[in-house]
Amino acid sequence: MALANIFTESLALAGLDPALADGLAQLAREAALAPNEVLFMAGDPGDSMYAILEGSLKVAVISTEGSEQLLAIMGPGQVVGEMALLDGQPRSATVQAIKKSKVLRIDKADFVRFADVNPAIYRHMLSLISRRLRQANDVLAARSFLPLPGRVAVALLQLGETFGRPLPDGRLLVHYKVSQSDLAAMVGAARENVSRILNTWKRDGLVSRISGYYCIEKPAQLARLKAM
Amino acid sequence: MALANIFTESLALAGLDPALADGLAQLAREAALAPNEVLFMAGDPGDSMYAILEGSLKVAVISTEGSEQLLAIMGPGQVVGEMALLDGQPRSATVQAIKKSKVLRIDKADFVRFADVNPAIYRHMLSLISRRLRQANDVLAARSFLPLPGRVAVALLQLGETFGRPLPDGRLLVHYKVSQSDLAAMVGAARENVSRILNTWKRDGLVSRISGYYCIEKPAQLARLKAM
DNA sequence: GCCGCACTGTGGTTGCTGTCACAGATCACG
DNA sequence: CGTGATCTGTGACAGCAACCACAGTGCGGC
Repeated sequence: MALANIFTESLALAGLDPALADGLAQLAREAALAPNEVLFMAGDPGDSMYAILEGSLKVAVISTEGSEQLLAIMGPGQVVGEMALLDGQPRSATVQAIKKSKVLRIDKADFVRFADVNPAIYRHMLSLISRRLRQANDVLAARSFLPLPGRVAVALLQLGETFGRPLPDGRLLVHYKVSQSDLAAMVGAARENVSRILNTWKRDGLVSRISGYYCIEKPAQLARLKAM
Repeated sequence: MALANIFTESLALAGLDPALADGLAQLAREAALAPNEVLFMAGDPGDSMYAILEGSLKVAVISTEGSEQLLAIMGPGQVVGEMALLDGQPRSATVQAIKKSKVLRIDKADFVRFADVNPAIYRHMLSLISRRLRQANDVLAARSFLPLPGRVAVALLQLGETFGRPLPDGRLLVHYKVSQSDLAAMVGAARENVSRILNTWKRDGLVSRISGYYCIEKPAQLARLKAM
């Protein structure tokens, strides 16, 4: 069936044996999420993880004052909530649907039972979470080494990697509606400053806006900001 | 033998079956590190991880300009360098011995061979790296929500958790020589400002310095800064 | 015990970035 | 095709924290 196929394919893309992905999918139950529906909140107990079939979810930490730090925006084929499943601690972040979404829910007991006889799954999860840690460290490094423009560049290029559609002439269209507030929450800055930065780039022809989507006109030039 | 025992014990503390820890130790080769010796650098290829037997190592990312962001200071019983082993990517950070240290080196091939028939090892690694990711996210959240004093408080209390010796009267002695520069590199700030902050705390009787070690006089009061 | 070197304390200045305030633009939707 | 709501652009201002400069301090080695 179609949904499980998407799951199988996307996980397979990430390097997991299709047969195993399929086996995992068998264990899962599908759930639908309305826009803005919260899947779980930081502090909740949790022993299940979710694979995204459709839509997109945001992962964020929210401060006592209410401001939020976006950790990631995830789309189809990605996995969220695996941390609580893996180490038994409470959920460390809040996950919320950005638009109407569908997810597969897999419970810890089922997962462990299946993975124990298919260690390749464990290896796959290790690789996945390791990459995530790597990314987290990169973000932290960027936060301490780069001034705001650099961080915004990093965030934009990162979005480009996840949602990017390369145009024939070397430009990269970020096919995802990001608001400036989202970008600001990702890089940990005030929205106004993100606005100013994007505008200077727009004036310099580095990025443009095409019917609501940002388009990276000169990826190489933007990438250079990452190192300075 | 003594060294393997330390390893076994410390890993066991982290929840791994002693027999398995012992099995892992069998696969490992011991190596000695001189003070300031670099175990590996960011960008190196790498397919082995290390368990610390003695001494302490620092994990850091270094910017092009030479300033460094400390990610962790690790002591006996802790594991470093597992990320490259798990996801096959180049080393993401630089690890350097702070003082004379001894480590056990375990190569990927041996590790995988052993863990494939002992999935509990995989579960243990997943739990370990998951906790690390959790911590990384916490640090990032602190970075975006807290002003400098809060971040320094977090860092100091974190050191207290790793190296702390509770004194009878509720005070906590951080039994590890941290320079202000180290603290600054942890929280991503200028050394001078860390100095100023520590001094106001000293004046307020929040912390003190006992023969080169910092001592947290009022842990609760310091912890309150984490939330504000 | 003395010297040097690394660490620590403090002032002054600069500048990035957050905050506030508000006008203009866009969009979803009836 | 209005119209309210949300998102975006821009100016003014304040404040935290970086940077520079240098004086004091203490510890380790000879």
